[in-house]
Amino acid sequence: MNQGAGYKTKQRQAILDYLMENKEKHVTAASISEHLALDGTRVGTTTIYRHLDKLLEQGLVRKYTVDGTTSACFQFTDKDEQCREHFHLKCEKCGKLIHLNCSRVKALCDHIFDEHGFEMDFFRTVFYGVCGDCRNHQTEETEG
Amino acid sequence: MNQGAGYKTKQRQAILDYLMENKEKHVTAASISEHLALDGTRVGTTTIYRHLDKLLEQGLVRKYTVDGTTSACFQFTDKDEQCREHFHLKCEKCGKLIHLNCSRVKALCDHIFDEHGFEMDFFRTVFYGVCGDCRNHQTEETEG
DNA sequence: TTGCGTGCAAAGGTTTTGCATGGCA
DNA sequence: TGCCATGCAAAACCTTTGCACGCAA
Repeated sequence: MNQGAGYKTKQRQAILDYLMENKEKHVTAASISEHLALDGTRVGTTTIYRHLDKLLEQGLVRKYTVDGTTSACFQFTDKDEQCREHFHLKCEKCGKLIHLNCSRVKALCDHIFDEHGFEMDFFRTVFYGVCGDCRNHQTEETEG
Repeated sequence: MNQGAGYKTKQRQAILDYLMENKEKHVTAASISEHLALDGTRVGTTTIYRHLDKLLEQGLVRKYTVDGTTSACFQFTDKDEQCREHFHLKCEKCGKLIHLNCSRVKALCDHIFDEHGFEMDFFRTVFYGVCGDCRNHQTEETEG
């Protein structure tokens, strides 16, 4: 019952492993490639994209674009587990992307849905701002 | 008081006019180029991107990415309206931009600042999702 | 053996950069 | 006149496609 998942190759397994190890955040084709290379499993970009496409069709990963980035983001979706609610904070200074798990966020989503009729896509929504590190550095620079 | 808006050129004006005529929806660099050409004002792609960048910095337009499309979307924002004090919800179905005044959202921002050290940028942050109207239409279509 | 999987090379599309020219103030 | 604006050409990216070879079943 592997529903057209295809052959079992080491490339496919490596990609899948990486996605599953990073369920809590999103990754890009480039970051997959990079990480796999470090692990000693070089996988061509083409292959990565092709597998991501298949996984998309099978509903095993989600694809979305994040504002401020140029490449598409992918994230494994465990069908068994309920989707994790987490937000992304993007620092406008250093570009860092923070994956924020916070129950307050879930509460806000519910509120916006109930009171404003808007169903939020919290996977895609990105909060822009300045992270703590950059605020500190900024202060130092201003003083120096 | 044009705060570094630069020279007044017909290209700049044409781009601005087009953006303002289409406040209620988003446009792409390509659609701007195309439309301006039809209006008899050919503007180079480079120039369009450069102006969009400037307008972004000045906070006169917002930039989005829309899933399923490859190019970035832009939308004019009136500065007169108090867009710095409220949040924006972008419907991924119809493209509608909703201006949301809600104390709960501000409370979340405070929380994120206090607990996570992240200072949010109200103006740039956009919540993606599906608006009530589109959810209703979706239901109708599903039913027949 | 069969046919999918793989990856190089190259194409396609969007956005950015270099540079010489053009035009506003 | 001085400096920014413009736009062509080309580069830089991300993603897809063509094609020959490799490998799982």
